[in-house]
Amino acid sequence: MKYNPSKIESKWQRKWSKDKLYIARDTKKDKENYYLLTEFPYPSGNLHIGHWYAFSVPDIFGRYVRMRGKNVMYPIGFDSFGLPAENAAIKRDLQPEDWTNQNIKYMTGQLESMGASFDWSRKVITSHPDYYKWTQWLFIQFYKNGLVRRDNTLVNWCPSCKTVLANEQVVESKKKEGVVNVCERCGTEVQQREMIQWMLKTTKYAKELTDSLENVDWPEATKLAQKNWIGKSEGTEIEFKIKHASVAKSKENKQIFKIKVFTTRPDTLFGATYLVLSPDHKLIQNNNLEILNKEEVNKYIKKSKQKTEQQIKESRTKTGVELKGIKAVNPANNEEIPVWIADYVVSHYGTGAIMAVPAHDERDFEFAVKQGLPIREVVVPNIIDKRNPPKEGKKSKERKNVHAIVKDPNTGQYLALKWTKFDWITFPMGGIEEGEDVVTAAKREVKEETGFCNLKLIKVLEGQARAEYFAAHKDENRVSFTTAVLFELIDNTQSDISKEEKEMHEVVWIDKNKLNYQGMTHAEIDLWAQKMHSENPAYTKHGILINSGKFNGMDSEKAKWEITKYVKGEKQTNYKLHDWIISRQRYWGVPIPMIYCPNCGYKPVKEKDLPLKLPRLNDFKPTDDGKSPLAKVAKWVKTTCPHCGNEAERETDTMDTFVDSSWYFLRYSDPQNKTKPFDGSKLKKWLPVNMYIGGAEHNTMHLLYSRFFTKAMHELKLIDFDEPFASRRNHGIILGPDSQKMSKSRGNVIDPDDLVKQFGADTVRIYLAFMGPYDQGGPWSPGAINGVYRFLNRVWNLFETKHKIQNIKSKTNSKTQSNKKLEQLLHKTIKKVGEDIEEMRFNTAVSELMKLLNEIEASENQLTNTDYELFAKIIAPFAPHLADEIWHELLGRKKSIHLEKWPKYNSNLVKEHSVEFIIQINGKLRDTVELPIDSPEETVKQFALKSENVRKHMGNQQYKKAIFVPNKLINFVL
RNA sequence: GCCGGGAUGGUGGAAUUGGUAUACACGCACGACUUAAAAUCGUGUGCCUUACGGCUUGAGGGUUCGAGUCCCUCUCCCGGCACCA
Repeated sequence: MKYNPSKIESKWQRKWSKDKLYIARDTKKDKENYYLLTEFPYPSGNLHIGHWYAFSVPDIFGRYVRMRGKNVMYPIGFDSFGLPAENAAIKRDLQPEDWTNQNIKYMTGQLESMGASFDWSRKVITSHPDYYKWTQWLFIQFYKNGLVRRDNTLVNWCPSCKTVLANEQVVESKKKEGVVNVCERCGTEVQQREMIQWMLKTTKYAKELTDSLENVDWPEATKLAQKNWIGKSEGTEIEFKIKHASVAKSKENKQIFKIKVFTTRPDTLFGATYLVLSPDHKLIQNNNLEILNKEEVNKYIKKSKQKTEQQIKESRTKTGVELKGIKAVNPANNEEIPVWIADYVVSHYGTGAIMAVPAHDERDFEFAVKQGLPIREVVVPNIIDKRNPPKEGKKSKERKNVHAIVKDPNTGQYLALKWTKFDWITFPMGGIEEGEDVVTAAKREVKEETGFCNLKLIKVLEGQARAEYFAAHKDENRVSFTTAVLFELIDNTQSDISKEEKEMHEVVWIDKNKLNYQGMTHAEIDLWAQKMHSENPAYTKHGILINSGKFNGMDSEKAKWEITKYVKGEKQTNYKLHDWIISRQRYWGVPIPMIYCPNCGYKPVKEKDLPLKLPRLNDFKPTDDGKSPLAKVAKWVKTTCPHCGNEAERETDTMDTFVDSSWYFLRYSDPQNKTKPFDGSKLKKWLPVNMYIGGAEHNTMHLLYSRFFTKAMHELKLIDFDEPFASRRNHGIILGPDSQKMSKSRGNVIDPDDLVKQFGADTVRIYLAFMGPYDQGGPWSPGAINGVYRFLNRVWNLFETKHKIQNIKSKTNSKTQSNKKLEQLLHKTIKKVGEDIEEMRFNTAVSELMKLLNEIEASENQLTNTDYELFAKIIAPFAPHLADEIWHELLGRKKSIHLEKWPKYNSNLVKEHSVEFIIQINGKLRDTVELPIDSPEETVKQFALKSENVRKHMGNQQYKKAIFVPNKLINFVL
């Protein structure tokens, strides 16, 4: 009999379903519950290969966990509200609801053909009223507890889709006019509109959302993405006094103004050379402030307000206007500095005002250069010279140094000195003498050390480097402050070099990429290399303070707090996170359950009236006026106020679909509950989710919103945990064979149904598991699936042959002798495959199974019956249909293999008794030798030196030393 | 621009803490079976070299007895963010 996947797969799928094999009961005797979750699909019409990747590979994991004795729940549902349904329905002249339900029906059949261990009894569909009733209920709970607000905001409006777009639905596109923001879906340029929108107060939990990331087992990259999105930044608020320039003349009646700025770098306060206010800073509107160029200022404010409409075209060139007639006083040194307004400072973050430190902030630097404002360096990188580290207890002397970087424009090479006594290559350098400026000093050093004297100054590199080292010839520690000067060689004219200089070093030219030559102070060279090529040399890292009064020499990290204290600043934490705008002016979503009463304002729909059903509409097309299609249905809009009973109107916006998916995983615990979103005791049995597997594209939005819902519900005492997903793993994306994203228009879509027909579901899922690291995804290679199909055929043939022989042999009553080596390999494989699955390394797990099969086939001997069963069991999570067929038909077992326990490996068999030692000479492999495990160095050395190849390579030489790594290698250094 | 992730044979990829680079699979070549093809099975397969041997993990440099793995610079690709001080 041949392996016939289509026959056995449908057979087993029916059987499993009939036996309710994967229905998760809330409790199972002696079994711990395990909640495995994958992101539920959008019912787009049909399953694509990406769905298979997202569901069938985690199913391997789920089946493994089940075999490890856990009571696994692996639920599935549909995230079925959303824009595509409307568009498709318009195109086909259907109702979004009907289109969606059709798709759900069709896709359910496809999902079943996967043979995954889904618990279909817990299915959740977000567009069904018995689900969205509770979405509305939760919204009302949030509203009653002050977590909902309604406010005017600037939103992205797509004139073609006629709705508000979330920021992530806006993408950049290169057009003739330059880079513009367009709608992700239709490519139309988005507009900025001011609209009143419903919002959830995500910002309330900014701190908790950041802090409790420490307690979850998530990929570091995902945690980081969450952190960046929330954007916590710790800094200081510092107050600057504002003085009128005219204050000296009339001391009377002049109010003292103050501006608070927020900064994360209070250590750079001495370098603040101006202040910048955002154009809508309230101080500017204060009439008591005498701004001399008020007209110019107002003009700028007006212009920058228009700019929001077309801010993209303006790109990021920094503009601004000085507020004439006033000055700010730097509290650190009482210096009077100018005050500017500029729209590179935004009003909704921090205090809407900043202190500008151009030497240490790239934006401030750019602005200062453009406006001709002073730049003062106050932090320098500190380098400890590793070749000559400063000695403890010696006093140190300060020196001012210069590095001359001379480029030959013809060759692109740089002038350097190769030192005779040391293994160094350096730039020409030296101390700056009394009364000399850096350029003169640099030129002098080049001339003295190399003779070249015709140099063109390119630029003095912004910023210095501080270095600490020990100067042996003077027996003192030195602290040098070095500036680098960049020159180009005009011609090769060279004057004579003194004898002493010639003895010390040789003049060489080196390539740009050889700048890191051994012996140079790497950190300094790196710094210069960076500055040479950077348009913006602001030094934004930490270092040692200079030009900062009594704080000179202090580490900048320490100085942050010291300077804050000194100017009586206050520690302050800010977040970038905004409140979540959930209003959508579209039809196919959850109606927001709010009623507007002219007397009482907005009131929530009474809970007993839920669900507030979405009516079926003949015309659900969006309109230009920014109103939801529901607004056109007078009958639906008209209602009575739940508070006073007078005539009132319903809210007509619907909710963002991310709201639906922010709590679906809770509903799975009790999906049919008619009186509550879920029963607390049932919820407790399953949540938080043990393992959540999904796409990296949800690193920020979906995961953050779900976490927000969890935090909020926790605070409202609806649930007793505050993080929804204990573990999270990401899967990659399957691309088309052309390495492009799969899409119908590109014609590179892989249809899983075809593959299943041709190879069977088991082959498809194993191939997906095998093709690469699960979190990486990658392009679909059309041919390679054959290999997996062959593998499963060979597995089938192996068991079938065995079955036949067994039948013959049982008559002759002979016993099969097991092969020790094979048995060892089997147990090693059991161990490795288990470990690999636990760490989602499905690709290597599959390759281990293949290796084992290769060995079994190559061996003369047979495995015992028990060993055959073990092999079948470890294949079961990967090829569930095939394994059950083998178990049942060829091994003669009655119950499903999926009720079996994952085998325990025999640790004696897994243990190694001998090791192949690597023999190296100068780090190169010359031979290997097999010796008992834990052989001592002497033994290994003895055997190694006997090797012919080793003797050949060693010749007559004696080795200088031997490096021995236990159970690994021996390396002879000649 | 900033923040992540990545680059290993013709292809997908493997390689505990730095310790035999290229496991496993695809493809290809040759052979067996066949009238023939497919399927299947067997053998070979990083590059250079007749060989001895040498070279090789995007490029260059460094640390080390030893680097795909650690450090620095650069290039390219993918994802995220967008003036958040």
